[in-house]
Amino acid sequence: MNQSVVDFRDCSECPIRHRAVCARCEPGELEKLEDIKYYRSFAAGQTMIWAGDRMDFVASVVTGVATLSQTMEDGRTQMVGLLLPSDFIGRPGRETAPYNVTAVSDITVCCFRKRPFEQLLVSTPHVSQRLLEMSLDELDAAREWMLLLGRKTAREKIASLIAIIARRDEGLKAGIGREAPFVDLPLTREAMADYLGLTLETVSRQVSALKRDGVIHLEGKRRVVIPDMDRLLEETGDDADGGPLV
Amino acid sequence: MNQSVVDFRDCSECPIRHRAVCARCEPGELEKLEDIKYYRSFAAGQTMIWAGDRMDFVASVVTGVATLSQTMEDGRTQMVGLLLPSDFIGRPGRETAPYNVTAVSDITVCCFRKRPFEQLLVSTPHVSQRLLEMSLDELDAAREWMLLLGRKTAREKIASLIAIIARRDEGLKAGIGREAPFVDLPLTREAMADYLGLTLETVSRQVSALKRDGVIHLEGKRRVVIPDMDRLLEETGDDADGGPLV
DNA sequence: CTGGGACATTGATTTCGATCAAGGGGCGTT
DNA sequence: AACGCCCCTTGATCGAAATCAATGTCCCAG
Repeated sequence: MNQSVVDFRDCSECPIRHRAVCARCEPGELEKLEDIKYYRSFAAGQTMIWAGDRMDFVASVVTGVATLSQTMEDGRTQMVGLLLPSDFIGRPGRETAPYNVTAVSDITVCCFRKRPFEQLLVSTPHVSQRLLEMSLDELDAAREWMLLLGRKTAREKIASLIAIIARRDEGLKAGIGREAPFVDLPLTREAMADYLGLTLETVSRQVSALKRDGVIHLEGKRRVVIPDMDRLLEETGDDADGGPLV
Repeated sequence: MNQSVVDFRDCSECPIRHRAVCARCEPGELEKLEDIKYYRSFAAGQTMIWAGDRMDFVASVVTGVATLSQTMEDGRTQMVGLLLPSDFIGRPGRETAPYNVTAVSDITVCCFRKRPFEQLLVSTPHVSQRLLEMSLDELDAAREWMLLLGRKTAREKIASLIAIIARRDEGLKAGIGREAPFVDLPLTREAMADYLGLTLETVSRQVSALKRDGVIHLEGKRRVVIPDMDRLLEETGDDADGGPLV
């Protein structure tokens, strides 16, 4: 269950150095961040933050996957974000967490104490500029998801999810050499359902249907082989060219 | 059709001075903004910006209402944002518009040429800080909408929309004295449907149902009287206390 | 006042996904 | 090996919203 303890005392060694909120920082700025940072790890399945909790830190995902979700009193749940390495958690200027944050895999995050981080936002423009950029990207992603939730069919939703995860993976795997037409879904069927606004049964059925129709192929429950990416993209309902923006 | 021409040469006269992207600016900073701004007006129904268009400006809504929407090839449309006075249009660092922007009422916007505005973002922290804050608010609103689109029933969606518009109006009308338990919907039934991920028939039916059940009362097609706000809020499915975040 | 068009309501029917229900496969623990 | 647990799949049925269709209301132009 435990992953190897990580503690990149030196930010320049950090695997997310060039994508996270610190991406634009110069050495002097990194030093300031190093002063206020600390690492925390959570086991798969653990809830890291409950909606309504007081938040005295913000953080970057270093390794692992987490979800952001909202729940209604009667238990209906909607995931509102998927946090992959380099994604940012928390909001400067807010006291309490608006969403649940749940570790989907074992996860390590790099936390910054909130007050000092807020001061850095004012004093080091490279942090606030990068945070603005990341927030705008997330806003685009959220809006793309609104189209999916509001207007796509169950089949299109599943195809879109696979395509989006494939695209994000591609970014991380870039330059690995091997042509890798597969994705390992980081989510259970239930988590996929919560993300897509479906039930887990419908997710299961539509995954089976895409498999039956040859759009995807399964290796085990979680690995999705994509024999023809263009075919998959057609199934998403998105424009062939533009596609999703993020 | 034409509204009176507005041209607040002096930003300090501007009705959205304290809420827009310029809210935090000091007099010197405002002068810089004044140098690169110009006003444009659009008639109700007009599309201000098409998705894919080259954008050489960003803007603030001064008066009127606009929508942000995405359309799939087959015509399915999802609104992804409702722009009220003081809301920001456009994204620094992006060349082309990702969404359609459509004037719902007659509207006037305060445009800033993009390149100079981007430079201001770097040089005047009060602009970029405010923009970050506004972007994070929009992100919260988008995520709240994801819950609505993914998990709420048609009835809850309608109640939520009315409640949200009521809340926003309240902000603008604050201090008017008269207790005003009504809202004028700025949207047609079809636009409401596009926002809520429903069909216009379902919108119409659910509005009628809420009226039949005494949750709301109609004066004409567009004015909604809210005899009991708590009752309406119950119908939204949201937590009684926390409610929507924005 | 009359006709036309935009917007809205209501009814009948269909359909997609939810719900209810049963069972299968993999895996770690004892 | 056997049990239990979690995750997943598949089937049968139900129901909320979509779709198809007709009608109503308001407002403006002629």
